[in-house]
Amino acid sequence: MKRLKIKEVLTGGQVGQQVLVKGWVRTKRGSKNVNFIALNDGSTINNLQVVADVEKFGEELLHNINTSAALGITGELVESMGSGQALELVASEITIYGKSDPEKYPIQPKKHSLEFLRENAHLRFRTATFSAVFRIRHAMAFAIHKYFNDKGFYYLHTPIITASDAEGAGQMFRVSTLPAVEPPLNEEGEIDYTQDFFGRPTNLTVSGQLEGELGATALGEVYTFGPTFRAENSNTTRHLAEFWMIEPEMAFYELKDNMDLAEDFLKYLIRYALDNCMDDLKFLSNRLQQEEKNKPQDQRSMELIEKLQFVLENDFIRCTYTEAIDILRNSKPFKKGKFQYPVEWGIDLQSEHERYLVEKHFKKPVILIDYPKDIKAFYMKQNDDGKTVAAMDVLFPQIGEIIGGSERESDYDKLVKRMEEMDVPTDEMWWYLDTRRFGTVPHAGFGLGFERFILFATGMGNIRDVIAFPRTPKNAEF
RNA sequence: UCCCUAGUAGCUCAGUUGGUUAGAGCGGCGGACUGUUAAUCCGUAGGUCGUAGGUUCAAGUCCUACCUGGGGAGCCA
Repeated sequence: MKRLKIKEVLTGGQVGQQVLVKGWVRTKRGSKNVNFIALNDGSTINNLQVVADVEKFGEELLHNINTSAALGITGELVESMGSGQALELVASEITIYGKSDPEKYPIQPKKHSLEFLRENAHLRFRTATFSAVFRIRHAMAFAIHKYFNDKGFYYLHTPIITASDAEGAGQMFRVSTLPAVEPPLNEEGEIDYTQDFFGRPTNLTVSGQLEGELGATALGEVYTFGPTFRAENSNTTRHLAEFWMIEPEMAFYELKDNMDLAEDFLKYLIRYALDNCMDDLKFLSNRLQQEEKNKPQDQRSMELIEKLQFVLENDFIRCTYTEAIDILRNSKPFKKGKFQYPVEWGIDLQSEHERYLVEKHFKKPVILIDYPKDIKAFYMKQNDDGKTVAAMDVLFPQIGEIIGGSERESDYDKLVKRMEEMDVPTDEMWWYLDTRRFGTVPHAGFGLGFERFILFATGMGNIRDVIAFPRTPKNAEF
């Protein structure tokens, strides 16, 4: 008999149908005559209730059916006598693929803290919460490729190992095959990288953007979607040492086109989640509602699905940096001295400022543009005012900066001058500058932190809970 | 990296101004009972109190250092 996924059984199964299902036991409830097994195979958040007659299968077999044991079950679908489900499976044959010792299996049929499950990240997929998160994560990854493919973008694979450290996006992880103890030294007493694998210092990438620009200025519209590495000692709920980033880069796009794309893209993903992941979203939403009950009234946040719909239905606010500074300086917290950090033109906005703008003032996602050039990267297009650059940051409630992007400086002379001002080595970047020497065009792009977006889409609070195997300072288990 | 906070049973926690043999609920195990829904009821096992020092007649409790988790900040996506 062909095995059916539990999702297929629950959505399309007919009473009287003979089926074969395979999966893992979520819970078993025993009694004298009959056992109830909640079986889950990962295809859906919902379990299939299996009814096993004690006399038919015997105590010994049923004794080995514990939480997380792997089973194959053949039987007939019947209308359920219980109230929790419409259909259930009356077992006629049970195969135990793998037992699960209940005294040793760490995940119990009870609520666990996310911290505990993080320490058992190898098994947390077997919980309802994490299976939901990772199904949604998959759906979002798929939707990202679909979105760009449908729009005629090409998926460009930029390198993981790079010799460029010019972007200054953060501390990098060194890639080397030289011995860690007593590496070869040159005449100056420094490590001799000419003897290293690549004959020069190399690192794990912090961004595929610069290479993305090379692709965009020939293929037109490209995007990258790959792992990115930052060796920053960041210990927060929003940072990982290894995370995934989506970086579209488009020729002939100016800042406004870039903003339009970013907003349309985010809304597409949210719509895709609402259309395709509703069971999982409902589960996560209920879970969050339970947690919210323990919080004081004023700290409660909007219900998850409502929040997703809200973002979908409202235009993002577009606001210049200069306007944002005015708003902040006229705000109550500023006048009452509640902000910890100063607010004046030229400073980089702090979390507290961004949160005020997004959560208190506009109460919608905000795209901030035209930042002072001194707080942004060298490659951003310099505006005519001589003070600002065509940068854009998309700010989301709770998460903060979810997208950072800009129109790029396409003028060779302006770019070189800016690089020199900011001590970016122009000689090492000859290949990048060639895009401006040969057929340069206005172009723009942005980077979306995949995990930060998944935080928003799932309502989870810690970035370590939306990536399967989180890499953070002092933690590379599994 | 900085500030705050926590580490006691498999999990979530309680443990008074330092004072006998460190507790509960859940989970596990055994039994009873029942078409059950995180079942219910009865019973039972299970702990070097994060690690290393120190103070004291006496430390889960006080002090110091370190490790790890959580929250916030910085850096950023």
